[in-house]
Amino acid sequence: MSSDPNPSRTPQTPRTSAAPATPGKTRAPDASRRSERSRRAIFDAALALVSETGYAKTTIEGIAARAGVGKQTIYRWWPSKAAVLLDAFLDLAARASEALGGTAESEIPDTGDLAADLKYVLRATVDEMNDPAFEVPTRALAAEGIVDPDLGARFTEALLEPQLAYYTRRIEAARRAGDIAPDTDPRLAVELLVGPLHHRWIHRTLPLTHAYADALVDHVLRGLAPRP
Amino acid sequence: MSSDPNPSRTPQTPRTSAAPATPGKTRAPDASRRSERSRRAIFDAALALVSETGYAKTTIEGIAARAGVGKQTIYRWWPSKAAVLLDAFLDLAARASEALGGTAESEIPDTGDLAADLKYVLRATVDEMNDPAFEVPTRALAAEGIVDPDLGARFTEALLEPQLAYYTRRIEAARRAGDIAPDTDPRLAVELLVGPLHHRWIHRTLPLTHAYADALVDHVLRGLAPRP
Amino acid sequence: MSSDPNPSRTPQTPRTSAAPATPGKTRAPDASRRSERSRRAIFDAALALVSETGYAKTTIEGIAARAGVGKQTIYRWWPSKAAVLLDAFLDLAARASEALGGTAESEIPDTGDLAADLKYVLRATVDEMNDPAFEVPTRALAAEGIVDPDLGARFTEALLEPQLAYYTRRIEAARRAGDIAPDTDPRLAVELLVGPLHHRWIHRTLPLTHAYADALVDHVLRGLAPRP
Amino acid sequence: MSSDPNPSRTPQTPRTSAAPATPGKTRAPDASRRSERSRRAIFDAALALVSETGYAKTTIEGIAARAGVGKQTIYRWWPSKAAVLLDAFLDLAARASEALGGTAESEIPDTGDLAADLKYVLRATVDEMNDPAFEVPTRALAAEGIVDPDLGARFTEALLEPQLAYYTRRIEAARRAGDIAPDTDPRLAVELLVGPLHHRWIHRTLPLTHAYADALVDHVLRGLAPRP
DNA sequence: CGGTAACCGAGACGGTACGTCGCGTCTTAGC
DNA sequence: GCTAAGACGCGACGTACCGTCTCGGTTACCG
Repeated sequence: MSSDPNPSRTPQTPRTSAAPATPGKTRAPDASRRSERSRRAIFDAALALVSETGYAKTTIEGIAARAGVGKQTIYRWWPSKAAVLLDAFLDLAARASEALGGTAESEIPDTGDLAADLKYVLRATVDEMNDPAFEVPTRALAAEGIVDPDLGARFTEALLEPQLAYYTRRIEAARRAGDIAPDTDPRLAVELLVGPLHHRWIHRTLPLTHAYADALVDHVLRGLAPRP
Repeated sequence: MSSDPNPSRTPQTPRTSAAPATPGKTRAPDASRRSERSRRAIFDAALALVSETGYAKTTIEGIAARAGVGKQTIYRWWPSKAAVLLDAFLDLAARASEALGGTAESEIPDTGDLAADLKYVLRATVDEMNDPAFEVPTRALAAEGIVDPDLGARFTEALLEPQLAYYTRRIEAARRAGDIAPDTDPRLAVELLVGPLHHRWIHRTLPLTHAYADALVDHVLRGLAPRP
Repeated sequence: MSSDPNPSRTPQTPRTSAAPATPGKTRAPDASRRSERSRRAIFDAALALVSETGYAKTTIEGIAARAGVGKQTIYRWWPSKAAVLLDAFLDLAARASEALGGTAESEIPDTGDLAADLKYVLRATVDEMNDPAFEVPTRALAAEGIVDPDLGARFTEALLEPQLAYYTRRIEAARRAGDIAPDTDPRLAVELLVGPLHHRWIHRTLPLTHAYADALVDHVLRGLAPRP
Repeated sequence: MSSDPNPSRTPQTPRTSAAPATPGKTRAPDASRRSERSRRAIFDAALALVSETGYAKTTIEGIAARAGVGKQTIYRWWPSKAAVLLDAFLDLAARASEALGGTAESEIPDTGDLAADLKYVLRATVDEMNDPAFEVPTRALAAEGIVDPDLGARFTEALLEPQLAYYTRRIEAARRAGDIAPDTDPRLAVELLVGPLHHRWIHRTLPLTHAYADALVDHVLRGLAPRP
């Protein structure tokens, strides 16, 4: 992913995806003429405004003004405020991981000690959930995704599922290594780990701590242990 | 609570709860003079509009018009659209449970078979989550609660925690009966059951089925089983 | 007028004037039970608010709050904000003239020198028109009277005509004394004096000065002079 | 002025007149992009509503709806309902005079007979004052101008003074022709003619007739006659 | 190499809803 | 039965943004 030279992940044509010349409503804009400068400015403005004033108070007009961009330039390329923010966030994440390291990105380590490996990433996830810089936009996107199925699908597909896939691969490896019962459903196992964490984060019921992450791993692994 | 026939009676004073004379912005209205008729009409209108047109398209103006009520009557008693809907939903739930049965309300049954009991309620929860009548407003409230901490706290306190408490009590009973390991943390156990379910519901990753509920219970209980 | 012991000039029954028991809409209130205390407080509050914040920003709710009076107490006795202010102003004028002197009140003096007498009162009128304490409410009432014929009639009848009558009587006396042409129309003469003054005051075209008052008298009297 | 075919062309910038970059509240809109279509529709709607339902019952919201225009389009270009009506009325007058005749517009005729000329225009003024089509908006503007100095100044400047100027010029001509005393103050003379007329109109004391106009001219001219 | 067809900044436009203010009516307690 | 108090249905206020629509200007391709 970090090897992808194209920074414009998905050109996000507002209307269709396949048809090259839509005879429909408003014809698709010419992505090759798109101003990269504006695109970046919009992302920066969107992220800044969301973290400064919150998602609800962030407006497309505000983003346009802050980015020094015409409103139409936003409406031309994105269908909604949430879509702008999602792309901005994706761009942020892409740049962050690109800055971090070359290839492995954020694959879960496999030291052979499954519990330790899971605790390591779950603790990192906890830290991220407690980091305000990530929290505000993530909450906003999650909230919007709950209500707007389309956006939710994009959110899930672009952010959530890739992350879950790391867990799935590590669980698979553990199963092959015999660390957990061979009839384990990896997907369910992943959800057992991630679900409770998200539950606490979303509903703010109890504080998210490293200790909680550890306890979670312990309990889940006990249930997955291979039976004699 | 099950003895209180109307848990949402609290008149929901917009400002403070304790201070009798708020020196703040606009002093609190006189709750004793409140029109019960308007309150009910507002709840009905809010729920109807949300389920008909969705939360985002529901407006306070629309609720007022539908309820045959002045806008100010809504703004006098609630601080936001979400707060109206929360109270409306609480009122609905209260009336529903009141209509059902006096005492037991929705305590989890204790047949002695922990797995069966849990599967029973988890299946019911799955059904509820798939019921559009409940889904739309619940999603809306959850989404709003994610972004608005105050509302989220009210949501959690009034809807989520009471529900979790049922699980907690059943788990406690199971622990006393020796069905699960004595050092089990009941709270964590509950979250292991509920977290994955919510995760699927919120992110719409995979369908919510009875089979999933059963598998969840099996996996979790295996981890909680008393060790020899 | 100052000999009238009844301070409540006109009880201002909101509906009818003659019928003692109107079977119509809202029956007339019992004026004998009326609270003099509230009436005074309302007048004071109305005048204070108008001179402080202007007529347009003065509201019935504001008057009621300032007077420590229920809104209904105002609506029971007056049909409109303008009517309240008119009565308040009349009351103020009555009290003022009562305080000043016993009988003659403000009859135009008759020293035998018509020009001097007229200049004296016209100068006094100019001073009054330039006095902010009188200007604001008078302007407000005049403005409202322009648009609202009923109120305008009351304004004219209660404030304007009595004042014009003083001029008329002095002009009549002058005619009988042979100071002006015997075929003079006194009413027109009065309007020739007062009209230009009001014109300047209302439209703020040019400043109102004593010199202007003098010049006005001179020009008008030249036209009224008895022809040889 | 009579050569300017459209005296109310000024785009009526809501804020300042000279400063090109107002540092004030909301910066001035771009007048060059203004929609002439909307401007006309607003004028038509405003005049129609005022004459149909009266000034007090005319609302900006109503004007906007009737004109098929967003409220903001009104608020962008005018500071108040009265300002809209003033411009509408000015526009109406401009179009009316434009329709009538090119050059002479409404200059007072000079037949050599001063009395006849003045009676002619004063009778015309009386007719206009009795014409409901002109009366309602004019009363409304006059009333508003009494209370609001800014609007009053605009009203005076744009409607009143130009009209008075016609009189002034005719009086000046008469003075040069020796028809009136050479030391006559033309301004005062004009006010002697117009003041009483306005007085009756504004306060509705006595009916406005041609006979009254004639009598007025006769009396005033008697005072202005050149002395032997 | 001159058209011309897009994007772009800017922002006016027709709208919808906001949250507030005040209207005039009605209800409730208190005297 | 008047009074203080104020909740109520209602209508308008003036503001904030929405998403669409021109309007020059500035590129960048194309004949």
